[in-house]
Formats: sequence, C-alpha cells, structure tokens
Amino acid sequence: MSLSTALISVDLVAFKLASNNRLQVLTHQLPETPLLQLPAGRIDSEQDQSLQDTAKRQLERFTKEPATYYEQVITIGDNHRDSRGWSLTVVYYALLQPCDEQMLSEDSRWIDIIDGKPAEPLAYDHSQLVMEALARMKNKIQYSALPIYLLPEAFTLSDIQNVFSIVLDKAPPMRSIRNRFINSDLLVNTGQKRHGSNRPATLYRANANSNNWLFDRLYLTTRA
Amino acid sequence: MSLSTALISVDLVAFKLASNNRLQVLTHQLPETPLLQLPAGRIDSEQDQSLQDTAKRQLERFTKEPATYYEQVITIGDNHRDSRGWSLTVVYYALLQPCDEQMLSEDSRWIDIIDGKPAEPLAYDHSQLVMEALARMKNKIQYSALPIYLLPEAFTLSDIQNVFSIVLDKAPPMRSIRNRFINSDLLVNTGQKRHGSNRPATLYRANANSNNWLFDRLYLTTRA
DNA sequence: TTAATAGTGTCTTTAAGACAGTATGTC
DNA sequence: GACATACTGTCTTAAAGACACTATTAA
Repeated sequence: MSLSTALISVDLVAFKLASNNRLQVLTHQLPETPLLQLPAGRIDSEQDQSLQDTAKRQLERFTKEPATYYEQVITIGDNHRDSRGWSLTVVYYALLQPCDEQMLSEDSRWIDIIDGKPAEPLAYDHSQLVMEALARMKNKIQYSALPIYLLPEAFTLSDIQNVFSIVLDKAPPMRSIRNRFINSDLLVNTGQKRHGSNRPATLYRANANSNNWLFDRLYLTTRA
Repeated sequence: MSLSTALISVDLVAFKLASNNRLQVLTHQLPETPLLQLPAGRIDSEQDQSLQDTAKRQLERFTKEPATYYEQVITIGDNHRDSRGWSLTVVYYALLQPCDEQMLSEDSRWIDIIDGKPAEPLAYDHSQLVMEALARMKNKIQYSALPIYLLPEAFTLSDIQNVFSIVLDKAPPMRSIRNRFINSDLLVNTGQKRHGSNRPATLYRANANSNNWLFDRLYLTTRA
C-alpha cells in the first residue's frame, strides 16, 4: 500500500549546560505515564511556516528561554516505531544558553546526560534520539563555533574549554583554543573582565557579523 | 489546524560520473509535463522498512545499477512547496559507480551538472534540491572516503584526483591524495595495473574492512 | 628515444599540542 | 607574599602543499 501520508511528529532534543557542570536535556512527563519523554508534537499548519518552527514551538511549550541554535538531525521513518503503522519523526536538536528559570510546565525537567545518555530512561526510542543528537553535536563542536551557543552572552576562553570538558569529557589545550578563536573573527572583546580570586579573565561575546563559522580541522585531543 | 499527517514524498538526487567527465544527476520526464524532474515517490508501507528503502526504490524505477552510497540530506516541510497544503519532502542523495547502461524508462535521462546546477531546468524546486545535495556531497568528499564511491570497482590514485576535479573544479595535489589514502587502510592494491601509452598505474579497490572512513582535516586547496 | 603519466624526496607551511614561563588579580 | 587562574613564548608534531625529481610503460 502506497502512503501519501503517515503519522508525523517533530521531536526536539534541547541541550543546555547546567550549574552542576553537566549537559542536560529537556524532558517532560505526561500524567499517567511512567516515563519521561522529549518535547514532541505535530505540525500546526497555521502557526508553522517550516519544520523548524514546529521544533521551536515544542521548546516554547516548556520554557520561555529561546534557543540560540537549531539543527535538524535526522528524519526517521519506519513501520515499527509506532504501533499504529508507518510513522515519520523529524528530529531536531537545540542549544540554549545557561539559564535557571521557572519551567512553564510543572511536569517538565532538565535531565543530566551521564556517560553519553540521559540519566533516566526515556519513553519510546527517545533515549536513542538523544544519543543521535548528542553524537552530531559532539562532532560539530570540534570544528565550528558551536561551543559559543551553549555559553551566556559574555564568556571567557576558559568557558569554551569548559564546554569541551563537559560535552566531550576532554578538552583541547588552552593554547589551541586561544589560537583558533582569537585568530578567527568569532569573538569580540567586551572590555569587561570576570573577577575571581585570581587574575581576571577577559570577557568576550560572539561576533554576529562573523562568517568564519567553520574550521577546517578537528581537535585531535578530543577524538574518541 | 494541527496536522497528524501531510503529503510526504521522498526525493532522490542520484549522482554519477559520466564519460564526458561531468557529474550527472538522474532525472525523468512525465508525459505531458514540460520539465524534467527528480525521481520521487511515496512511502510504500509494504515494501519499505525505512525511508532509505523508499529512496532506493525511486532509483530502481529508472536503473538497474545499484547505488554505492546513500545519505539523507534534509527534510523540508512547509506550506508553499505544494499547492495542496502542507507537504513534507525527505531528500536523499545517492552515489553510483560509472556505468553506461540502458535506462529502464524511456523518459529518464542523466543530466550534466554545470556550474553547480543541473544543465537543464528542473520542475518544482528540484534544482534547489540538487544544489543542496551537491553542497553536502562537495563538503563530505573533502574529509571522507566518499570519492571512492563514485569510482568503479578498481581505480587508480589519479582517478581519485579526477573525482575532485570534476566535482569541485579543483583538486588537491597528488602528493596529498597519496599520503592520505595510502596511509589510511582504505585501499587494497589489486596487483593489477591500468595500461595506457605511459607508465601503468596501480589499481586499487576499496577495503571493505576499513573503519577509517573519516579524516580529520579538509583539503585547503579545494576550499571555495 | 620520446612523450606521457605514475610515483618519490624533500622542503615549506599551517595549525594543533606540549610545556614552561610570565602576568595579574584576590586574599 | 602566596595562590590561583589567565595568558604568552617557543619548540614539536602531523598532515597538507609546492615542486623538482625519478620511474616505467607504449609507441
């Protein structure tokens, strides 16, 4: 039987860095269901101009924080994910700046990523989707400006190194991070410093006009 | 209005190297339509276990040659591509080895890619889809074993260089190609040589057991 | 012997990485 | 001044790239 249509959903894997120095993923729990699940939903033909709009709406159901980055990961279609038959799932991931805010929904929670997967089991194949999104993100972080999207407005070079440590469990040397980011035009010195009980660190912000988003090498120290 | 479903199609951008030293894309023409178009179709819930199966079936409608490589490029969903409303298109590209065979369908043709786009206009947004698939492929060719998938069973190192020339309009120096491919375990020396009116070239084949599919740098000489 | 392409030797370049050293703040 | 972290200097390494050179075949 040839299908013009199938059940379509857009699933969102939203990542942020938490204050416990863990990467976290946004989940929620429906009443009467035992397991947490990812934000997901159908296309709304009136509100959504594109699939990314649909993904964005899923995020907005649970938080007011906007994402700094969206990327389509994969579209999975098969006849065994959903018992009702052929289903199609478009998976996006989103990156958020660190935030500590009221969730819009009582039942939503940010779950730690530990050892490359959510610390708690998720419903359906959602753990698998998180892992696929994470794999994509872990790769891209190594050759793009992506670390910046997980950081607040103003950040230090050490913060960038910290993103690598949290996401990949290992980080390139500061020398390499410095050379890469300072030699690119990605960063703008804010003139501000972050003070601690040590030498203050220069605070940078992302240069919105930069077009050197991609580098042509991976860091070797962060390879598996 | 919230949609459980929308019109879904899987569109396939099949590339091969032609004997005129051009990259070509597979198209076909329906009766009574003025323009060529890409192979595309609906999911068949009985035949297809996955979206890639659907893509594969689109290829098989027009040629017996199997593809050596499939990759999902993007899923586009919006309410203006199809006049009937919200539609969803999953785009794949496929790579074929060079071949010169009867097409299964009278109305199918391999069209040259010239200046980064099909030499003839395609229906709908199909030219755009070709360009997106091509962009993805042009990028990946620079850091992966992908050039091999466009070559016949046995090939020479110069053939690899030629793939770069055709696809990117420029190629890395032989020295670099040699170092990369010979130092990897991607190639197996067949012991055969290809003879011309010059020094014979060593013929290699792909090592199916290799897992060094990816390199950690792009060639700089092939950057835009 | 020559033309033509295959393949090597070797030096340069680029960016990452190692690592020691200096700088500048708080306490 | 002790400390902690920020930042720099400089040598090494890995792989690409430039380029001249040698190798091997057919004609």
